[in-house]
Amino acid sequence: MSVVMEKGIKEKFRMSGYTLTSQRRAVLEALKASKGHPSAEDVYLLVKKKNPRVALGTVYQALSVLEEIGVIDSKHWSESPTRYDLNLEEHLDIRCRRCGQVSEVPNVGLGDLESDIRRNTPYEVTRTMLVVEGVCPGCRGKEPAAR
Amino acid sequence: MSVVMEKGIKEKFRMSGYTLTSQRRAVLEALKASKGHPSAEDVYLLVKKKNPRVALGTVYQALSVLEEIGVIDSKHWSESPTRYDLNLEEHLDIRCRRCGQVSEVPNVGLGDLESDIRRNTPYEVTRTMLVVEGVCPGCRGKEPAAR
DNA sequence: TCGCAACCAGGAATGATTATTAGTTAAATA
DNA sequence: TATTTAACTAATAATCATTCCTGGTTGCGA
Ligand SMILES: [Mn+2]
Ligand SMILES: [Mn+2]
Ligand SMILES: [Zn+2]
Ligand SMILES: [Zn+2]
Repeated sequence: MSVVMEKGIKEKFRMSGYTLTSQRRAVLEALKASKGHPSAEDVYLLVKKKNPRVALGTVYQALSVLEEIGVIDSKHWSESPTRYDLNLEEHLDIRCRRCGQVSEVPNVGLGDLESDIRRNTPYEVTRTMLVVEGVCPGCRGKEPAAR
Repeated sequence: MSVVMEKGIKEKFRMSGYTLTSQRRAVLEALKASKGHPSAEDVYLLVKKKNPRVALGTVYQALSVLEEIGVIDSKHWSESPTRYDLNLEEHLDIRCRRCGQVSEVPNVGLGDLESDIRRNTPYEVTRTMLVVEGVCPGCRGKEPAAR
């Protein structure tokens, strides 16, 4: 299975002091395999296929370590569990309110927004993110359903 | 107590078919009294002062009716309960990651972002919102704490 | 090989929110 | 006005995502 783990990832583990355990590796593999924006539950289901003994809590813990050391990112829409992403580039993701699928929206940037904000609030701004929802082509016309 | 309820609000209730009950009125008053961006729990606490018999579930239900008929708005940040707002204008709110306080940021608009997004995704876009976090002036320098 | 610290499985706990249910009010009808 | 009917609400249980806790395991350096 498991393709060689990229150098950068090993490096990030080394720098952080965390160890690259088999569970953490499995979570990363699952993330790759899913080729999308899976939830912790999705990852858990995938990981369990290879190793039925992993616990959901372990997956959460692994995801949080991976995010902490900068190997993955997470995004959150209300009314949906947090989604995880291997794509570390700053980019926009849109979530289908019917089926929950998350897809990337290319060529959209925040432009001057960040600086506009900083100029208009006494807060020290630490995070600015665009949350976008819609209906995916596959769900158009269909009944409102789950997720 | 209770100042005369604005005409527009009564009208929205009339149009919707919902009745303006004392509980719903109390929730609205609490929202006014709080002069901020309270959570359902905050509203509940305020409402209970005047009428200790209201249930938290009733507050949630009242808030959802009020939002449905367009009398209030709600916004959501991850790691925090939903906040409610009497300000129906499109505007930006920033939340302090230390104390949870939410304040408005004037003079910031999405500009061409919406159309940029529509042009770059096959999804039918239904909602675009900016979620901004920071540290408020009061919390600057202090220890990271709660909420 | 021993000892320690990091890890992890399993399960309990938490926090926000929604669902259910049976009783209460209020409007509508006769 | 008495009766019917629908809307509303308190209390409480249930749900969902996520975190916390605990005792057992593992890897590794001394
Ligand atoms: Mn993405
Ligand atoms: Mn506001
Ligand atoms: Zn869809
Ligand atoms: Zn603050």
